[in-house]
Amino acid sequence: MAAQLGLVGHEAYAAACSYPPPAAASSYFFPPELVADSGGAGAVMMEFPPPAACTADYCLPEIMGARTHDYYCSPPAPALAKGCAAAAENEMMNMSYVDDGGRMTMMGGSAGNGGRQPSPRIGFRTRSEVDVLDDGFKWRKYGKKAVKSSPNPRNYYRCSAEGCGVKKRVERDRDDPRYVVTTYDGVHNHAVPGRGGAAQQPARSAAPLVAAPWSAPAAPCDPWGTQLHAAAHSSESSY
DNA sequence: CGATTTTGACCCGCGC
DNA sequence: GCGCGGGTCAAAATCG
Repeated sequence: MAAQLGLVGHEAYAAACSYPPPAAASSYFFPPELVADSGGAGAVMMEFPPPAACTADYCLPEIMGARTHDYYCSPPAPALAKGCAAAAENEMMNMSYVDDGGRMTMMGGSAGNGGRQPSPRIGFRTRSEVDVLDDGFKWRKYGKKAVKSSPNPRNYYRCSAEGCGVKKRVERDRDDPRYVVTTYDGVHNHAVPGRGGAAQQPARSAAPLVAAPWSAPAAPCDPWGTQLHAAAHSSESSY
């Protein structure tokens, strides 16, 4: 899907916005309980360095407030066709942190994880024309299901990395099909694919900075830098 | 040829 | 206990 999509996610974000490789300024902050597998509903905060060429409206890095639910931020990893013009279409992303109960924008979760291991969930509601928001990781689709709660089918993806059980669900917003609801379920236990060997560190170092919930503790201080490299190989063909 | 997507079937939890 | 709904599996098809 999204076959014709050239660049998506971080990659596109970078390409479209002349986004400089994130330096020390870029970082994600997540509470240990969220990064680890405890699934606690803690504060979520992210920081993004201001992209060079985009309008403040769109690319201005928002720091998500630490509210219980219903976070808001500018799109950290929007699915873009290409260019800032396209980016503008994704001008807004609502990010909702889903506590382990699984409620938020998606209402499924009856089976899902409900009752199994408590894995962190993060949900995004993103205005986008493409369904899959690339986050730098390689996802493999393993299912598609029409759900009652929505006229739009829900797609199920699993991280391609061996041993990584992170999943994500993608579906169009039932109320407004222009929005894509993406739910990440779990935490990656590996670095963003694409970087051969050297950069691979034991995923869970004591690094204070970790990647976003949809990425993971893998690339502590330079999540995007890693992803940008990775995206150059993986995203385009994948989505 | 390998990786990924598609799609129907199956499984499981939950509510009635 | 049964039916429903959601999530996952797995074989076949497709694509690069």
